Amino acid sequence: MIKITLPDGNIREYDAPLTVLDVAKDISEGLARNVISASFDDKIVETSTLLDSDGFLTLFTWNDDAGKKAFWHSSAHIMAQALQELYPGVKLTIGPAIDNGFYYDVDFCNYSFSEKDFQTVELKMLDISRGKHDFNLRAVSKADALHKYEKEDNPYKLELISNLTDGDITFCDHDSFTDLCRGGHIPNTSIVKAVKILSVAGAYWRGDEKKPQLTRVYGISFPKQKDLTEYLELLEEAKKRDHRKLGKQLELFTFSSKVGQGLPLWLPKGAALRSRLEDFLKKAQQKAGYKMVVTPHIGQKDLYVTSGHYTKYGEDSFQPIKTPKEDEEFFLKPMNCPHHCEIYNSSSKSYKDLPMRYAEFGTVYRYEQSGELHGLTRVRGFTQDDAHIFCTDDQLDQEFKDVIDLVLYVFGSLGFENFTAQVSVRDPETPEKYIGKSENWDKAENAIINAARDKNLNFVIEKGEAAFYGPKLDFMVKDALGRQWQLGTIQVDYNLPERFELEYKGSDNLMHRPVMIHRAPFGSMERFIAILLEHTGGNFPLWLNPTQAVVLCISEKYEKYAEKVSSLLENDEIRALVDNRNETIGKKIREAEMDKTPFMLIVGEEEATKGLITVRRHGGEDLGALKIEDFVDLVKKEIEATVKPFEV
RNA sequence: GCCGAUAUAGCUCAGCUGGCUAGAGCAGCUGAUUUGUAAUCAGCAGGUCGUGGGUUCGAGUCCCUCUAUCGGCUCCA
Repeated sequence: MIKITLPDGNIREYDAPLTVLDVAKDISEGLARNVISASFDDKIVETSTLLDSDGFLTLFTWNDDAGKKAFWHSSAHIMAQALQELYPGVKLTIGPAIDNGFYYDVDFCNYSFSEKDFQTVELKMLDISRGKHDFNLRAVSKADALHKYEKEDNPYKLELISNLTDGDITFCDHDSFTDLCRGGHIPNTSIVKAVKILSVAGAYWRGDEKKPQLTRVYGISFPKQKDLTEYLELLEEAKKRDHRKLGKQLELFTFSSKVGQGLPLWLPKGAALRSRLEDFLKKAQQKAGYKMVVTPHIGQKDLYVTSGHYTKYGEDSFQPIKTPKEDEEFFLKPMNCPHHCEIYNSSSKSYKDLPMRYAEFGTVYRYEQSGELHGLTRVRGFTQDDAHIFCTDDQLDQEFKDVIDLVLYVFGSLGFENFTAQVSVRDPETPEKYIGKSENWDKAENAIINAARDKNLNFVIEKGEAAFYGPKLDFMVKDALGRQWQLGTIQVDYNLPERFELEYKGSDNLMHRPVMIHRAPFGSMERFIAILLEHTGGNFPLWLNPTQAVVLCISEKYEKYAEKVSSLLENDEIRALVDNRNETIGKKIREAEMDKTPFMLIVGEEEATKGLITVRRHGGEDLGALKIEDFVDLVKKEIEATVKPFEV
């Protein structure tokens, strides 16, 4: 007797061992048709797996993430077969499913695989799919597994197998193709009805820069052609929200190859947006007890030798600035912390002075590798909304939590609801990457985890993602294409206070070392605005929009009235422009719509005589003819609803 | 930095396998029009085809260098 427990708690009993698919059939024919993967006691199994013991069974269809994983992983097998048949001699390595599709890393030897090959591969894959070949997982001995890949002269698979234990090794067969695989497949190839090869890229074997570079082929597949079409349309839509495109279109920022790559130039509208964001944060920080400081853009080499940054980054960073005087070297500042440490050191501190919170919109320069640059999200010159909090050990917890509140306030005011909190800790395997005492690291890591817990953050812990001087709590947000970016960050640091010999006199009349918190709610102005652009598609929250309204004259005759309207709005701190060009109202509306101006205020004869404005909202909603004060009221209410003052 | 791709007017793009003075729309300028909810009409002007070199009778088109950009990898203080 075998007892199979289903997710709803239902228990089914069977006399003899049976396959996953048999259980599905027993539940319903419809389910059996749709089930493509399953887990048994939380381990992914095949639908053909024979269940011969009691356990907990979950069935997955295309609608489950696990179902999609199995579907895409199986598609990777099909692609591998296609590649092997089309390009004999290619060496396969690994081919997992990812969030959106799958990839396979292959060594094409001397062949240069590129976009021109995509269609051939797609057609071949569909050809294989139509063959309705079953996926069969079978156990192989380590010796047999090694033998297969020795014959194929595939060093990658040999390396993988050599790290596996004999008895745990399985191969997956379908059609004439066999691959080393631990399982998790759909029943057969025919379920894959639509495939698209999306891109090709270089990827290092095992993610190691020093190892050979393979070709990574990205693809996606679906059970219906319609799903693929929809997915491709989604991608097209996402491209329209690309901050690089919107930044150009809305005249926020630009780049110049003469100025240099990765060095953004902020145009007037972008600069206005930026300073508005800065003012917003400054206000909140003032309430939270921060003091603004200003520091220079360069610092002596010795500053960074003291901080430890020089040994860590000196070589691959911007080179020192030479001065007429010998032996004098300056660096463009890549971070603000050492400067702030010296501000702390400028006077003696008592425990009564702490916490000290120094804030600065500090522009820093980092020599990022050219291939890493990406619009405004990864640049070589950027401004951090930086602050450093110096506090006692006892104050650390509370200070850390207060910073979390500030970050959440910033995110909330700008409509970022879907973020991931990530606690970045050391990688215990590579202690040489970090400086400082292990006990201090333990203290810092615990402080972060406790604070994150107390604040009910939904967080993940990532090993090896810490900064070299301390662990971090990062707030990650996705861009239009689903790529994760770190925005807000809070870091606990016991190291710099030690290196800069920071001290305060305690109530016991002895000298003590403060703890330091690095924090930046936006992260950087550049990256934050980039992600904000992608999230809003350029339709910024009203309070932030550079232009909140545009007054559109029906004809040049009403220019005077339009100017009057705009100056009345200005009195109430509403940012409005006047469009008095000799153009039709239709054209002016079209352009205001394309500029994503929130409100269009139309003035003609009727409005001018009655002292009204006809209000059209971005997107087309007609709010009718309003009194100016009523419009002011409407705008104020809308702003108050999105951005509330920061409460300490 | 590495792999692959791309670069034509301010913007978006056309220019087939190398062959007359490189085209279009939008934006700009000039003129007409004085307009009621997503493009009024006409005219003008605007590019040494990213850079430097090469192949060729002839290069926007083929090859190489460099620069920048895009998709990844690596990196991200």
